[in-house]
Amino acid sequence: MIKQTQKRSIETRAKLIRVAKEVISARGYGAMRVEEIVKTAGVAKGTFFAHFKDKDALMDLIIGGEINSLLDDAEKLPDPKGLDELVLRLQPLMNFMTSERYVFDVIVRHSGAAVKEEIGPIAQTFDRTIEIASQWLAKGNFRKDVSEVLLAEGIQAFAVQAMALHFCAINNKEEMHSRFKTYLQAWLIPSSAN
Amino acid sequence: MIKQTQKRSIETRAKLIRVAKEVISARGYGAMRVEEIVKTAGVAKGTFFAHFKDKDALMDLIIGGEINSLLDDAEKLPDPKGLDELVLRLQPLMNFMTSERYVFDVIVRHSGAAVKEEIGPIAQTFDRTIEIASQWLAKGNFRKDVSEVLLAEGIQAFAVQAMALHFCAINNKEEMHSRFKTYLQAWLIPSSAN
DNA sequence: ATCAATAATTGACCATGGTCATAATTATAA
DNA sequence: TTATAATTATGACCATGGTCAATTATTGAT
Repeated sequence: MIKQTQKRSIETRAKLIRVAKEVISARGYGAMRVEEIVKTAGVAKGTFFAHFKDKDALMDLIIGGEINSLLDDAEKLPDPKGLDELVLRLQPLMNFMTSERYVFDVIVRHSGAAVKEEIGPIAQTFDRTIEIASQWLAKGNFRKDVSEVLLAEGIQAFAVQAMALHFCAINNKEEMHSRFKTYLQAWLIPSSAN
Repeated sequence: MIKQTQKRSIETRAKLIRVAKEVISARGYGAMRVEEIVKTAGVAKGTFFAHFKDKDALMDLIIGGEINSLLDDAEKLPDPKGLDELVLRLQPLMNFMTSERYVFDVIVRHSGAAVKEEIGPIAQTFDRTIEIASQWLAKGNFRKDVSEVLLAEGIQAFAVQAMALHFCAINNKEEMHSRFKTYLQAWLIPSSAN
């Protein structure tokens, strides 16, 4: 019987991820270069691709981890009562996702998994967000004529829309969040603007 | 006085676009290579980048043109009366946008312009879609508690969501359109599922 | 301890988009 | 027509992600 993955391999993989995180926190996601990672980690280029399908796969992992950590934070806070609190809960998430154009692009690219079997970290966080949001919706004062899951999917769609528009022209974060709130008001409390 | 752009330049540009369209219709968008374009067109590589900022810029142009042509078709048809017709009008558009994963990625990347002054072809078609859709909405039996433009923006958000999910797992076009309709039902006729 | 099988690593090499100093062409003025 | 300035085109070169046959390390069995 042979151990499937050796300790050496696990260490190498961990080192690559650690170095990548260091480089990213120093210079940002968009500036991450595979060459730099392998050079700093002291391994050959091919080793990188033996551990990750491509550069995007590592990004998926690291960005997915960051999103999960932000979702943890959001879950620790009390459930949002109304619209304002709901928007507030999602604010750190959206700020991170729009911290760099490159980050947003990676997220959008991975928001839908290629195939069900290999659903990636970012795609999983999208599922998790739906779950969390639908539980919030069930407890708050929001429309009840459609399922919470459908509403949560809408929240996601509007969040993506607001974030995409954020990269236009001279929009600032403030504008992004207020636009998002406008969308959600019409989506979650349809009679409120009657 | 000196003419700003010479005839030669216009011809070269036109040739590059024509060749690119030929290559695309033969092998698809994702298979387009700059090398092949310049070789077939009989110009140097540098010439390509003298005419287009990068490969994406040419894609923006060609895909934007295609979308515009599909919007022309949609406008020729009678205004949609209800939800089903609305979904039907947008169907060719969404089919094209999801014809290739690469096409969808390019579209999403360009759906928001980098800066207002240099709003690209695809971003323009997004504006145009909002205009067309909001006019449809004004004439049809849809909710009137929020502005047509806001509703149209929502349609776009849900379309993107439905298209993104289309690339997951084994979803087919049929599923994408029915999911889109479900979203729009809740968005445009909020009381209908009461 | 040695061997065979499997896992992990290596680095030369490739694919492809993009740059830029230089050369060639074109248009205007004298 | 010739000189000059502006525009356009060139292709060697670079940056960077990704591949793969060959090499090295690890493991279980004897």
